Amino acid sequence: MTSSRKGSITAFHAGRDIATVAAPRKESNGPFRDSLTGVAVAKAASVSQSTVSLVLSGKAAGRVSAATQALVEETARRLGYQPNVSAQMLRTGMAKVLALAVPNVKQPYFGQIFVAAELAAREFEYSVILIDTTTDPGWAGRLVSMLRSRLVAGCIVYASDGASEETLRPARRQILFIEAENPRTSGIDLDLQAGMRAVANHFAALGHKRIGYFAAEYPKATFKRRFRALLAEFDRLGLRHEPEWQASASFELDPATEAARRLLEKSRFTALFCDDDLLAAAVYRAAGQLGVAIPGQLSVVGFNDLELARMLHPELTSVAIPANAIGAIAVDRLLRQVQQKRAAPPYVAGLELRLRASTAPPPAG
Amino acid sequence: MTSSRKGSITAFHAGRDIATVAAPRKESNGPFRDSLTGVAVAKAASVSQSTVSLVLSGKAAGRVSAATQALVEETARRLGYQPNVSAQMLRTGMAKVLALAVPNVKQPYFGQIFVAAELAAREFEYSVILIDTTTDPGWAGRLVSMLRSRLVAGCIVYASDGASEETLRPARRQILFIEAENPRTSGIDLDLQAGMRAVANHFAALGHKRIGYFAAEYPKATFKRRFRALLAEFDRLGLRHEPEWQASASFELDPATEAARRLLEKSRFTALFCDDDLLAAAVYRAAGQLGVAIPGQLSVVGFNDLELARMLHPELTSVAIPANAIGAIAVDRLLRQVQQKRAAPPYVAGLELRLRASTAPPPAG
DNA sequence: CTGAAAGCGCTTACAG
DNA sequence: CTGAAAGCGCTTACAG
Repeated sequence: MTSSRKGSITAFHAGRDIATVAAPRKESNGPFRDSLTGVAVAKAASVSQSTVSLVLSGKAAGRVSAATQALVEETARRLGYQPNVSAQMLRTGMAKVLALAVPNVKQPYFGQIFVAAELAAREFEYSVILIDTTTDPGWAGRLVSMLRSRLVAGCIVYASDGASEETLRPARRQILFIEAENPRTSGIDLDLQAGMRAVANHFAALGHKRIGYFAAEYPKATFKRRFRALLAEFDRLGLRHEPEWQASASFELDPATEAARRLLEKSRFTALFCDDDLLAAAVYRAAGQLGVAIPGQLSVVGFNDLELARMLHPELTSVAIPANAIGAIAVDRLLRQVQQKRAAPPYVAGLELRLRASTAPPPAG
Repeated sequence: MTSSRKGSITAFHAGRDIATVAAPRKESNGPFRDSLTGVAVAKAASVSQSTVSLVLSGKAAGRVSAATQALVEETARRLGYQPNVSAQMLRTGMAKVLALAVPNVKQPYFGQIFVAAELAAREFEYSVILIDTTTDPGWAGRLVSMLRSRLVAGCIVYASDGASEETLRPARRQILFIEAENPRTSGIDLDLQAGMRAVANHFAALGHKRIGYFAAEYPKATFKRRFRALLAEFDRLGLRHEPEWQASASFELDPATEAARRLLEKSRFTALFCDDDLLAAAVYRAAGQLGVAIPGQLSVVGFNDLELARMLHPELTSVAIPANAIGAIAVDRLLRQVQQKRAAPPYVAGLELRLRASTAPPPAG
């Protein structure tokens, strides 16, 4: 029975193991057993609890005299009073907490998104919790629970797949999607077309005619779209593209290097686009193993413009995503959406191709 | 007045801007205005609210008949009931949320720590929020507020400095420190001595006599200790060390590269230890600019063993930290500490020197 | 085995 | 301008 509950009830449900130990005894209610309540402050200041609440929540203007306000504030400060957030939440029905669900917290790109979101959220006195969708298979269900149980007011979901979008449907009003599987679901998307146009134009301008594609092996729509967008640009430029110039790999370095090596061994292309800078790093390793010179024999372009791009040698030309703007805009839109109960029109983030030393004209001949 | 409050009251306090919009009107209490309560389930199942609570919190054994339990569970599932966490928290006095405060969420190492902690916390049905101590100057005060206001049951603080340790003192029972400024404060520490011994022995075995030190320019005790530990090992081995073989830099790539370049230009050493792999990456860049061959003319060792270490060319020899174990142990100890109100003896994590291609014997002559 | 009732600490009409 | 009171949705003795 316990196990059957684990699926249906949120992860925050009480009553197991350690939770039992933590359960309050009559005389205590947690580590701060002598924790201050609003009544205590009221008593100390000789006012009512209502007055304390009004003053400390900033709703006292024109309702409480300046003298009383000062007294209450001073008393609260002196005693070190902090309102109990659970009680506030219970009363107001809303936690000031947002969630951010990303495919992989370890990837620096998502770290950037998180920091930007957290910064924006803090302005509204919200905080942000992180969900790693890779390490947590039941994340979508848990997220719906958290939303339902009011633990979290809303969530930003980065790069969802079709299945989780389905699970998340009942809570979609509290969710802002970025680069969703279904483009109409996305509240924020990347201007992949423009980004890929810049890539294709850059390759073409250098004189490349045969351009390979090293794809990410993840079931995320964004990668499929990148591929289609680049192919469309090739068509536009009259460049042909062969399936054998393609390979795919996960972001794990060794398998990715192996895949890159196989691709380079049969390579008849002079330039290679990679779905992610991490894949480009694998290409560098493979090229090193095979003695293929970058950019002399092979031009490489990455995606994301991680700091890594400039740590590689030669420094990597890459498509930059405005992570800071995306994080901030996401929070802004999510908050509006949760409160006004209607979504704003989707936002399309521009991409910028940052030219560095990994691209050059194709080898002569 | 509002601004004075911002300092003293937690970031989760209600009553500003958007919060006002979000405040409940009489007939609604949040986005799920028709959200289910325990009474609704009780009514639907024709039992009392007590019974519902008992069953769904897994405390029904021997108190509620199997039939009633089944009925309640079925009804709750059918209705999609999720207990309101705020009410649970208010009642039990404890949120099942932990915080993890790290210097920089963007650094992959801290991403690893986070994922490990989140995984361990989930086993106890806790969740983890992240605090970036770099982007949030008032983090220590805010953390104390969060602890005080019961939003968070406990916190793991990675690499605190002296000032914040002071601010955090009142809440120290709910905090587990990793690599703290004050070593007696640390619940988890690294075995820097053994790690540095391995580094020194490795250099010495290769025949290096002049070994430089590229230090992190952060006010964290861990870096000072790394330095002292390595110097002690040099002494033990009878190797001398000159101040001019030292430099320091932040983790920002361009300034770090610049600092590395200046160090290499006046270099009279044949090997270089770096406080972090990110600094080693900067050394690689500088070496590339100056035409210094690694490892032919200069051996390099990093610290952390990020995935980056294997993306650099040649692959970087680095001191690995057991991030997964540290994250998991930290959660375990924190939970014990919060509940049993006494700390376990400190845990010392072992380090492992991973040998790769960036170290070799010094150049002849 | 089950239910009625108290109470966690707040916020907010409402009455003065 | 201030206070008494209701109630948010739970959990948990306590009484049957």
